[in-house]
Amino acid sequence: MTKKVSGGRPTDERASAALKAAALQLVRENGYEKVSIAAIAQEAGVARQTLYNRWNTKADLVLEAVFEETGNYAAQPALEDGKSCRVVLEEFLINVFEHLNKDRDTLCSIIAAAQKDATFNASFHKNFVLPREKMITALLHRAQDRRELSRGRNPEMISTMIHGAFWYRLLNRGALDARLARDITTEVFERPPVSP
Amino acid sequence: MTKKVSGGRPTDERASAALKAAALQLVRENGYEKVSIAAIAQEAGVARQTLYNRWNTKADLVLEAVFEETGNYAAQPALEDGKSCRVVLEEFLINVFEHLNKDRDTLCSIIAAAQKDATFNASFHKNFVLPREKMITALLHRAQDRRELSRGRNPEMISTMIHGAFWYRLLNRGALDARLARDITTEVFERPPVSP
DNA sequence: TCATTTAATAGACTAAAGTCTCACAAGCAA
DNA sequence: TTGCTTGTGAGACTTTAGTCTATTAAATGA
Repeated sequence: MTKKVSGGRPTDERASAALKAAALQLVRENGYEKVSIAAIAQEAGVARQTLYNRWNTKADLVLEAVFEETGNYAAQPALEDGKSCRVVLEEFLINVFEHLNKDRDTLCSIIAAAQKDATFNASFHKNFVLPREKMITALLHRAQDRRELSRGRNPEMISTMIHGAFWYRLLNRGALDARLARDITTEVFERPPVSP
Repeated sequence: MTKKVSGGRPTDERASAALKAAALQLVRENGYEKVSIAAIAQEAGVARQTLYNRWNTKADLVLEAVFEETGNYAAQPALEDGKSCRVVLEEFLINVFEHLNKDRDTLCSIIAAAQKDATFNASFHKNFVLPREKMITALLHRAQDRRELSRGRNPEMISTMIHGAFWYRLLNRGALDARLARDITTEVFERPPVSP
């Protein structure tokens, strides 16, 4: 991306790594809100300005640290084995919830930070929110192809409602567990006729 | 609630009103994040401490001001005329979205504030989030009673998914319009058979 | 009237985010 | 080597949230 034009002192990658490690450790120990930027820089043994040289806000730094550490968080659900889309969706949601629960407070704070910073919001949405929304949308389209979901349904809307449901639970301190994964999946796939 | 035991200087209700009015005006003019507590107090012609005597945070004050001004925001949907629950839901959502769009940035900031303050989160959830969730849940139960929605469906889960969908849109800068209201309603009520 | 109680005002104080400056360090090219 | 460029370290500075204190104001009851 940003190509180095000529010389100049190279950025110290160890400083970046130390900052990410310090941020992750302090945030998990004390909670996102309790950790100051100065404390992260001090823990990493680096000047505050060095942190600001790499990230605009604490949120940018912590988001990068969290997602880097958790191996980009949740893999694309596998469609290629014998499982039905319904089962794949439920297992995928269970997997996502496990990761969400690990850094739950941090993720809430990151979503909060995205509300007060349009630049961070855009980058967060582009790099993390949208890709995951697309995973579910793709899975639902696949379900339609396989006749597991009616053609009359709206995969984009369902995807929004699924993600919305767990954002809502996340932000409102509700449970993110296997029960929720099952209830969502049931609501999406199980379609009893109108007259019971 | 808090009963006055005996004497003491009474709280000046005009100060409360002036603070709410100043907060609402400044927040709508400049955006929630740009308005400092000191500026609100100054605009209201009142000492900063007076504000802290009544509200714990800027979020508490602004939330009260916004919801007070908009007449508690969105009325319980009327079930008593000839409309189907489906139509009532769609109209209710359109109405809610209109209100949300008016103070959209402010509401995003309030949700953000709720993530960094457990006390405010609890009060926000109890007084504003849960009552609205219950409105939709009640409407869906009514729809089941009227056989407009299958008994096999899960009204609590659907309500969470509906609210989730527009929280997700709200927080991710998506459109909150009649189209969304229709798509949600369709997804909830229209249940084509599995084989198209 | 006077004591008591609670609110309001003004201002000091701390902690933190964010910006800025300046000296120094570490590369590059002529 | 010398200059150029860019990163780093240290610290000053501003703004704001939030807390605290002392003083004054407005009510009640004896």
